[in-house]
Amino acid sequence: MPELPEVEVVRAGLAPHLLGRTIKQVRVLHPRAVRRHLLGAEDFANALAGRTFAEPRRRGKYLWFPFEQGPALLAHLGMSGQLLVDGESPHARVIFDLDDGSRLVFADQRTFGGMWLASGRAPVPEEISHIAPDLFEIADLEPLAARMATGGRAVKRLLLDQTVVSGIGNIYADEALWLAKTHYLAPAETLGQTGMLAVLRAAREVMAQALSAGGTSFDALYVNAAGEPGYFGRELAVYGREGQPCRRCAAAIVREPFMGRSSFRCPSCQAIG
DNA sequence: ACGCATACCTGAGTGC
DNA sequence: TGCACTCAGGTATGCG
Repeated sequence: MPELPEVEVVRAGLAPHLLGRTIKQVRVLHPRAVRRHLLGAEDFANALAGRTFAEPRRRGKYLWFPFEQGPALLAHLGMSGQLLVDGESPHARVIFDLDDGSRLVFADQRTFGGMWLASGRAPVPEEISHIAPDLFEIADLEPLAARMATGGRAVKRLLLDQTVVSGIGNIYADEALWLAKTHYLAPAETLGQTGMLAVLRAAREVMAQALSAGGTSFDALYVNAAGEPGYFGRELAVYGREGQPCRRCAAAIVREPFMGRSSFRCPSCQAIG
């Protein structure tokens, strides 16, 4: 389940391989992988042949690949997507044959991810204009914290809402809330700008640590462009640790259903209210 | 505007 | 051993 740090590791790993490389041929092995390209797999493949890669970019969990000419290639890894240089995978969905003989492989076991072509050459493609800037793009978090600290929505719902702030998924949301000693159900307005700012700073800190460690390998599906798993130097505090002791106070971590998934928290450090 | 549910997907894990 | 079932979750969509 790649979130912002893992996607950034992929982007940074691909950049030196792709910059200046020209696509010779595109092979779509699984049409579902390009379902968001409404003109179809054949158009997708034909439109990309002959294009030369510029610097890959990212916002939140979305990647896009601008070219020297024409609209950018958009990509989302979904739950299990991988972008591999010269990789082998039983779940290869799209293969890009490049002019130096190497291959870019989009593999995706669960096929929640996908690739498609942007409609224009806007700096940030229109297709992802609804995605908010992420915590690595925003220099000053205070205005965002002020905007978020209103209304009665649960703070975790806001963190996961990619139109509010992007890049945070279930794992880093729980890790950030633990670091900020905040209950995931706390209504936004009860945190105040100060409390919300603390949560955002915690999220940025946790993700920055993960990024510097090369991403979190919470399961075998996440690998970088060379096919290597991530390594999270700082161990996870709460995610997946139901029943195990809180690293601050030793209380047993609890797991609770929220938004159709699991939330993990320390019942003592992150009490309600 | 918000909250909630559902669809999409497959491999791993669990229980019988 | 095998079968049925549950779980994992990011995004888009639709309903109340």
